[in-house]
Amino acid sequence: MKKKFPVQNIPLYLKVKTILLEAIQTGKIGQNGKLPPEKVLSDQFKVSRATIRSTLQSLEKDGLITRRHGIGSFINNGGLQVKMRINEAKGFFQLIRDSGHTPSIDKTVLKPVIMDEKLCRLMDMTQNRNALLLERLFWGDGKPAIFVSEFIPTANLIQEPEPGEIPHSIFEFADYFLHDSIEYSISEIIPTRADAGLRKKMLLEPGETLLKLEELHYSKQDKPIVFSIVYVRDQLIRFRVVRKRQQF
Amino acid sequence: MKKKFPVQNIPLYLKVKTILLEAIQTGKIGQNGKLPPEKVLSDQFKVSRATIRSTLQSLEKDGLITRRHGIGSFINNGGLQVKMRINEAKGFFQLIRDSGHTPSIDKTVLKPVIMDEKLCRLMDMTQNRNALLLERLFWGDGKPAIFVSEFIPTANLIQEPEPGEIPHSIFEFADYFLHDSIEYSISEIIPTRADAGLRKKMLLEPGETLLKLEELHYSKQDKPIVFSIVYVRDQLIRFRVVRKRQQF
DNA sequence: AAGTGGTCTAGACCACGTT
DNA sequence: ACGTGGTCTAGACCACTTG
Repeated sequence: MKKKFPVQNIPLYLKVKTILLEAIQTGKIGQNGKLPPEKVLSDQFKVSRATIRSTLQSLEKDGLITRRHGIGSFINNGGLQVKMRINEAKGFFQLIRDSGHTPSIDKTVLKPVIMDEKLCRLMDMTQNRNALLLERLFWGDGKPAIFVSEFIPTANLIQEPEPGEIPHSIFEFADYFLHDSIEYSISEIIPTRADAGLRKKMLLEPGETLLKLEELHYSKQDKPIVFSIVYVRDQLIRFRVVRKRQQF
Repeated sequence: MKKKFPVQNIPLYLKVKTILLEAIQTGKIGQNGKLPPEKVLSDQFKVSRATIRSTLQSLEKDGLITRRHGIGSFINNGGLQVKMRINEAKGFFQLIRDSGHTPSIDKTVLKPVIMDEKLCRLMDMTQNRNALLLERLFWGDGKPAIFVSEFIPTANLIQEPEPGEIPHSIFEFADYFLHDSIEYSISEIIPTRADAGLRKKMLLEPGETLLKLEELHYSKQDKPIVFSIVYVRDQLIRFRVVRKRQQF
């Protein structure tokens, strides 16, 4: 029999995470900046140590705590929180918000184009060279921050979007308007200077340098489905990367 | 007496990761883009399912595979082709080799300096402002590729290195000459143009853009121990990053 | 030596997507 | 109904740091 009111099934380690986080924030646990040992926590929450470790792992991934072998788990009270992890694929709207600015979008252009040969090879689209070009300027606190050109082969479209209904992020765009959603992206990181056209669009000083990202977005079926060229003003949006030493 | 170079004890799930990755890359496993079920893999490698799951989790974090509940684990071919992953902390010598060039080092300068106030705050070194400055130019195939300045507080040194015995990578340098080794680094990624001095050192064209990395290297004790400023010619060394979509 | 987090196992059951 | 990955347990032992 089908349940009439399906309950949302949240894993135990995430329930524990919510409660533990609440306890940390209200100072009920770890006032001294140190969390109790895993064994104590697992007893308190009446879960196995493996489960509490999943919880702590999740908190660590969020940058909220740091665990140290042989010492303990520690709360990261703000401090050096790296918010702009470059390996997390977020929409630019969210990116600007995370970097402490108020985002808005301007100068949206949506028009059909023919992909050039290089782009066709890159996207494995030798038959049909038609594409939509979506250009947008993202602002942060009234300053131009990011200019994006997205090339979307028309063969991948379910339907043509109306200019008024374009989502802020290309990931949501793919969810709504493409046959497949975006699973992962590969970005090349290139330092560059703006040409005259871009300088005018982004109101740049002459000689100002920009970060250029050339991004290829892949579907779940591992096919390239969207190509983006992104210009980022690093004065507003500063990318950081946490690099872990390779083990071998 | 404390061992400076204890034997590396690599966890089982990472050993399995290395073997599995090799098998994927040579096409011995998952030619159709799909990996065998976890149960099959755990039998093949003679490890528990929990261990093979740790392996797969690690591969997924690297953007090399995608796992889907109820369906299976899939290979990200795009991610496999990325050799210059910016989130892996490698020495520059290896970096140049990985990008297909033959590395060499030139113009090594090693001299004592006084850290300025900003750098002292960054490195938590208010008492002793003495440091070593290590400057080096890395070449790729006879072309200047990377120019690095490393600031090493003398308080962190076990002994002064001789100019002839400086390792290629700052990570090895820390292993040999510092009290603590480097555990992870945080890099800011900045597009820039060379000033006159740098242009001369790296034989740059006027107006050429560079990628500048400002890197703070942390010890296992989570203390900043080395600061680096790195200029990369992106014509020779192109960084790429695999970005996985955030779940929410 | 004691305390802490890291790894590993064997087994059980659940949730998701396909057939 | 079946096969897949996701969660959870209980217990064991190992590795790292500090007294």
